[in-house]
Amino acid sequence: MIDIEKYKIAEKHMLDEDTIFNVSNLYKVFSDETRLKILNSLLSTELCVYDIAELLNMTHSSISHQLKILRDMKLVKARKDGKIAYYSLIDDHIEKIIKIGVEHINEL
Amino acid sequence: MIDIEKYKIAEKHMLDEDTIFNVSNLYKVFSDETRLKILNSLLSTELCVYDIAELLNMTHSSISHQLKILRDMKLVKARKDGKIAYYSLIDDHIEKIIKIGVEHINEL
DNA sequence: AATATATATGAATATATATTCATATGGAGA
DNA sequence: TCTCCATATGAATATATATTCATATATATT
Repeated sequence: MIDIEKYKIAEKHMLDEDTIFNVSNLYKVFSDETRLKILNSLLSTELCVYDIAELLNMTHSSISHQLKILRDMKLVKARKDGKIAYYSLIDDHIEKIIKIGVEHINEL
Repeated sequence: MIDIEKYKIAEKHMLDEDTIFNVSNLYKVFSDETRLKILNSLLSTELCVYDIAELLNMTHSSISHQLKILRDMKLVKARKDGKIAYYSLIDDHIEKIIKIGVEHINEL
C-alpha cells in the first residue's frame, strides 16, 4: 500500500462485482459499430430486419444475430406483422448514452 | 426495401462512419470490467498504479496495460511524484457514463 | 400444395484483445 | 555505484466475439 488515505477513499466507493459485470456488459453492446448503428437508426423510427440490413449495407444474417443480442439485453423489442419483424427501442437510456458518446468525441 | 418511409427517416438520422467508429471505441473502454473498475475508483480520488492493483487484486502489469489504453483514449492522466505515478480522470463524461449505466441496470 | 420471402439460428472461422511473463526504464536510498 | 522499487512495455497465449455460410422456420402468394 502506497497511499493509505487514497486507497481507503477509493475502497469505500468501489462498486460491487455484479454491478461492474452488468454495466460492462451494457457498454459492450455500444462498443460494436454494427449494434451502435442499429440502435442509432432505431432512435428515429421502428425498422424491419431487411431495411436495417439495406441501411447498413450488411447481410440479413449478421443484422439478425446482432438484433438477438440486443433483444437478450432488453434494449430492443420486435413487433411481428405477418412475416415482417419491426424492431424498436425498449429503453430510454439508449438515446442518452449515444448522445453523451457523441458529445464526448466532439469535444476532443 | 420494405418500408420506404421508415427507411428514409432512419437514413436521414444516420451518423457518419467516423462518429460511429469513435463512439464505439469510447464505449469499448467501458465494456471491460478492469477498466470500468479503474475509472470508477478514480472518480473518488487520484490513485497510483500500485494501489489500483491492490484495490482490484490484480497484477501491476495488467493495470499498467489498461492505464495505457485509458491514457491513449485521453480519459486519464498521470502526475509523476518521484517514481510514483498518480492517475486521475481527465474527462467529465466518465462520471455521467458510469452513472447512466448503473441507473440502467438497476431499473431492470 | 408448392414456392417465395423475411427472419432466425447453429457452427465454423477469423479477428480482436486481456492477461501473463519476461524484461526494461528510471528514480531513491544505502 | 549498486540495488531496490514503481511503473512501463513487448511478445505470447488464451479467450471472446462478429461475420459468414448453411439451414430452418414461418408467413404470404400463386
